[in-house]
Amino acid sequence: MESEKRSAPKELSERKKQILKAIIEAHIELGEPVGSKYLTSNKHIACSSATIRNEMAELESMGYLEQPHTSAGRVPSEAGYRLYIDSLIDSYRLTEREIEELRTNLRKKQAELDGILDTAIRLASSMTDYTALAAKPRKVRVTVSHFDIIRTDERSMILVMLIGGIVKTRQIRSRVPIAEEASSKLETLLNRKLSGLTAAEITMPLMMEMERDMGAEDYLVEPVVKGICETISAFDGGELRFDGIDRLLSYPEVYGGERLRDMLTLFERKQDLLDVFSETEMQTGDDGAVKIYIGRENLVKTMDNSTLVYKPIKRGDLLVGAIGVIGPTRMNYSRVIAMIDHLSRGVSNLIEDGDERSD
Amino acid sequence: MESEKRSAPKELSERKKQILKAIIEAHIELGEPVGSKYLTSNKHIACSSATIRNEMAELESMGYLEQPHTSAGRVPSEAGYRLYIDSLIDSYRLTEREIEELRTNLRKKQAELDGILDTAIRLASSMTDYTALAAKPRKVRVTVSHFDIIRTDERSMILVMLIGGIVKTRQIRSRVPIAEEASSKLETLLNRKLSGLTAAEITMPLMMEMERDMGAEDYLVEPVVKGICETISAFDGGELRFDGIDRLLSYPEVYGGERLRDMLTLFERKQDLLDVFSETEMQTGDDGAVKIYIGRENLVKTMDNSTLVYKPIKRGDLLVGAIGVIGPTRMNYSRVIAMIDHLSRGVSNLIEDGDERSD
DNA sequence: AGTTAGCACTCAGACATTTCAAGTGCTAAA
DNA sequence: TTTAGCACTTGAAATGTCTGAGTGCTAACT
Repeated sequence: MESEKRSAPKELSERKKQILKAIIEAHIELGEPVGSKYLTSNKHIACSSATIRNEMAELESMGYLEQPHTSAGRVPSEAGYRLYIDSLIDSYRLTEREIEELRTNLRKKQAELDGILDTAIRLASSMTDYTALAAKPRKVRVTVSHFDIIRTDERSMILVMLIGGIVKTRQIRSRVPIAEEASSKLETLLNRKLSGLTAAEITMPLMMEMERDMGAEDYLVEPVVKGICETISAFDGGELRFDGIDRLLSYPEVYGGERLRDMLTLFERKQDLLDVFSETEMQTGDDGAVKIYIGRENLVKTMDNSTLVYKPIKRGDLLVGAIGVIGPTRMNYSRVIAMIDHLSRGVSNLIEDGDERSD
Repeated sequence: MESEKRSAPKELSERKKQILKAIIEAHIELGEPVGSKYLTSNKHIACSSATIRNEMAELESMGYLEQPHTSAGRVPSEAGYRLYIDSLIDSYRLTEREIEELRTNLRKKQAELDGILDTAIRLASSMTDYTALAAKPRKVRVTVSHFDIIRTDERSMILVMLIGGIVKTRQIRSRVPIAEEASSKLETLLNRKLSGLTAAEITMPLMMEMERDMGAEDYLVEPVVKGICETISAFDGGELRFDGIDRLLSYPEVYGGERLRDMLTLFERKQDLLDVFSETEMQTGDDGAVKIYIGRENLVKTMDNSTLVYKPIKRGDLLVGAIGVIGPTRMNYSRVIAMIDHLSRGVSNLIEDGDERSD
């Protein structure tokens, strides 16, 4: 009997590894528990079903396999998947076609970060067949580094703000005409007084001071500064986009009934998922590798039977977001990993240098 | 027998109307077919269940009611709902609380149109308990009305474009430093040559002409113009946002199993829904009333058993989008209509005058 | 020792059958 | 014209049966 004896990964014989790998890959392919007989006939393993049964029993007691019920085949456990990903998996080479498809599509709508991310998740979802998601992390200290004012006509102007490399704009209208000089005066004033300040650091005395400086056009200050504060506050960054939610339905064994509901709610609430991205990644100055969270490893209980594969997106050394894929634990890991890796890299390059560049 | 005798709405007796109304409201409330007995005991109708049965049989032959199967209660048909909405419904007064909640929440994140729409759908969804959606219509002729260039540092600038009242920006980097004069020269050149042109109207000869005009810095022209074209093309407008997809699951009778899949696919594909918004509304210079599409009335077959309630959003006379709610045909119409009406109005006001204003 | 063949056992899922309750249509009485 | 009563219909739920896939174990085999 021996009861349970976990955490002895070194002692896996070569044949056990081979069997485990075969089981996992068969299960990823079929989505059903896989039995000993299937293995002998479809995967080339040089022993009989009985032997495999023995090995499977051992693998189960080691915690790498599970049995849904007594007379069913085996299913990989989370530990099994983890082992598989860490040491058994064959790395997937994207084909020329795939790379080309990624590249051309990614270029299509590269106007702004949002646009890029949107196309990226669309791509990720359509090419992996899982639900894709992208996050912009919550920023710690949000400040405007540069202000600019554009007069569009007599009584309206556009305030352009550069926040951490992202451009935000805001319309300003006035009931009375605004003089050319007034707007440029306001612009320099904003740059001098407000650049580098967080919303919390913009105080009433500061605003009153600015009103004094503006002289005749002091009435402009209040609405503009208010607007700036709002924009800064609104720019918490924390945003999450999805594509291909309907693909969850391709895996009814996992996302049938209640589960689906949980998942949709998770997507809608966004907060939990944002936390995963933010807490795990953004703070630790980790290297930018592809991260994989399997089932319980996720902090969010809803994702017990799901896997999250994602990779951060950087602009220089700055972390601006992350892109990934979420799906059932039985996921085509090698392909997804390669895909996300490539995509994230592509997006990073795109925002790195806005102008043309080939790879 | 008399067989079927439709389209005789005038001949509805007062009692029939009362019964139909009661049935519809009961069905909206309970979600199940409603029987004669239920009506006599729970709604105050001054006759017995047998009488009601007779009336129901007639209403059914007129096409206002349907019977899922022989021994079930009655369910309103689409024609029934239509009649109800057009002439039977009591209009819903939003409570002070509700109005206040809408107002304060709507103000929160009003930095840009996108932001406003996002909060608006979030609000719509949470306050109606249905899935909310907002669309930005496909623009017919997309042109840039004003260009502006901001130098952020020596070798990078931001190109600001005003497209139909919406601001779009784009980063431009250069490997060699750009002189102050060069950027302002480029700016005036862009405004003179490209404002008012669609992407298709920007031709090669035109670009070459601009390169001549730019003189020494002609290398800037190509990437910038290319970027402008991309931005214009990308700005087809057509965009669709959702909130509260998970609320579909509150109506499992309608969105159970296959149906849910269809619905999610519909949401993901976006195109069909965008068409509904665009074709129906954007072209006909219709008045800005709340529109209601019930079941088959929708062009999209997936929405057979759903209702779409929406209202356009205007900026002045310009149509900039629409906001609405989608849900099961058995929807709390009066409340939803009032809500969407108010919300759309609120959003319109917000973008009308960017600065402060109370209602 | 490790491997294989054979056999009894288990159990979820599919299918058939029964039961139940809700709601109707119709008829006859008020 | 309305109402009470009753026979009838029918989907949904409950129950029972059957089957096949897959296991664990034992005994023979290399």
